[in-house]
Amino acid sequence: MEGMPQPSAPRRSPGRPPRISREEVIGTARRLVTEEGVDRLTMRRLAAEVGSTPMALYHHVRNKEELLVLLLDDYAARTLRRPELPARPRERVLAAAAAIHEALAACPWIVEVLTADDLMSTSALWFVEQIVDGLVEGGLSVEQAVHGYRAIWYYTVGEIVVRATAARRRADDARATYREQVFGSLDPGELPRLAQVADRWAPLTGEDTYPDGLRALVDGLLAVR
Amino acid sequence: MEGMPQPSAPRRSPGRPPRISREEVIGTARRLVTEEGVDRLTMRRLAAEVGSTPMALYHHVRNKEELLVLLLDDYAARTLRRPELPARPRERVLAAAAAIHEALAACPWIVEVLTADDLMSTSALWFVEQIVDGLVEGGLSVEQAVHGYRAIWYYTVGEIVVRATAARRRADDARATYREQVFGSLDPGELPRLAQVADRWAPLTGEDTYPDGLRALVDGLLAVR
DNA sequence: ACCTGAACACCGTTCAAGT
DNA sequence: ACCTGAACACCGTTCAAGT
Repeated sequence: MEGMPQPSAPRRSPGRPPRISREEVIGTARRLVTEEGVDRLTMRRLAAEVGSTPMALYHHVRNKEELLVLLLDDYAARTLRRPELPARPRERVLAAAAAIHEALAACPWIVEVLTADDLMSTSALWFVEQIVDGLVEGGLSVEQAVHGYRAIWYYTVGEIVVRATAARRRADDARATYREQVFGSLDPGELPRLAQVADRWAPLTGEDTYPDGLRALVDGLLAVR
Repeated sequence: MEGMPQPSAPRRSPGRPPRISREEVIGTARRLVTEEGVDRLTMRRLAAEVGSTPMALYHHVRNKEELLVLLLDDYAARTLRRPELPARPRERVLAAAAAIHEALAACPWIVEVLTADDLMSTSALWFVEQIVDGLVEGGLSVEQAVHGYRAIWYYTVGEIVVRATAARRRADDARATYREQVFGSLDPGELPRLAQVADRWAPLTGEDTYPDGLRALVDGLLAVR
């Protein structure tokens, strides 16, 4: 919420007094999304929930996309607490990235919005600062550090997106059996490694390996070439 | 297409002869998506384009989601050519990942489907094999290699997703000016690094740094701890 | 077996009018 | 300034019937 410009300046009241507020709209949207999932959040449903009409909402948010971004901002402001970070640059970068990842992983509806922006929200900028600064202290130039942060961001977004989709698919077993079928009939002559791990593929890719990959990435970034 | 089970077995013809085929449906969907974008691909529009009714399509694909996955499979089978890869493991992994990334980056509509599955399609498995094998030859265990491949996959998906969204946003300048506003009013006392790069943030994050991040990640993965 | 027509249960958003 | 009602231009999918 903070940092996001109001669509209409809150000038003193010539005209009709507001029945609903932007805060109420966002608060209700948050409840709807956490209780019923992001695809149940429609402008019509939200209007009903807030006791108003669909078009009243458009007086408080520009459109549905802005509503979703506001929701992410609200979530970040509400849950991101600044932790005590390690002093050593490598560990600081790892901890800051892990904190962002943890916050994102905790709310699965975020994926739809996640792809919406690169800086998440003003509340997340402090973590970005820690990562960029840690990389600079680790020996990178500022430019390299920004690029390094981006690489970490790509990796983090990708993990969240793939994980969220996998969770969605888990209900639908048609894909799972298709995967089994493909992996069960691999030609060990052509694809020996995949054939070798075929029956362990599901559990292996199901493990949470975000920290491992992150460590590898950060170590690779800090190994100045 | 290949590898995907037909919903109805092609038994010999008791009944009405088919007017449209699954291939025709997918081919028309491919044209629609490349000519007008993925959000113009609707079952109704596709039916009209194919000269039939919406419900006729459901006789050839299970639903819209299956259609999209079939489309990705079709694209992969049609564009992924197996290149001559370097012999050295590190370079082989880099080249195989870059080839996948290049194919994905070339078709922006892929993002919606990308999140749908982890193995892309049978045509992509050869590239996965090269990556896993390269990592094993580089000194990892098979399990570590699969996890390493996943890290590369996360990084690649993330880059594509973020890039695609940035491109979509570029038209809408409201977000851009919001970003400028946030970065223009950074407190150098609190966020010194970000304040330092504030005016270079857009060009810096606009650069294509996929290969750099990939190199860092792969080097980190191969530096056995 | 394959296709059609009509219907169900929805969407986001614009426009014109009301208070 | 804020809200309402009606309408526009769509969706994906189910169901019952036709050939």
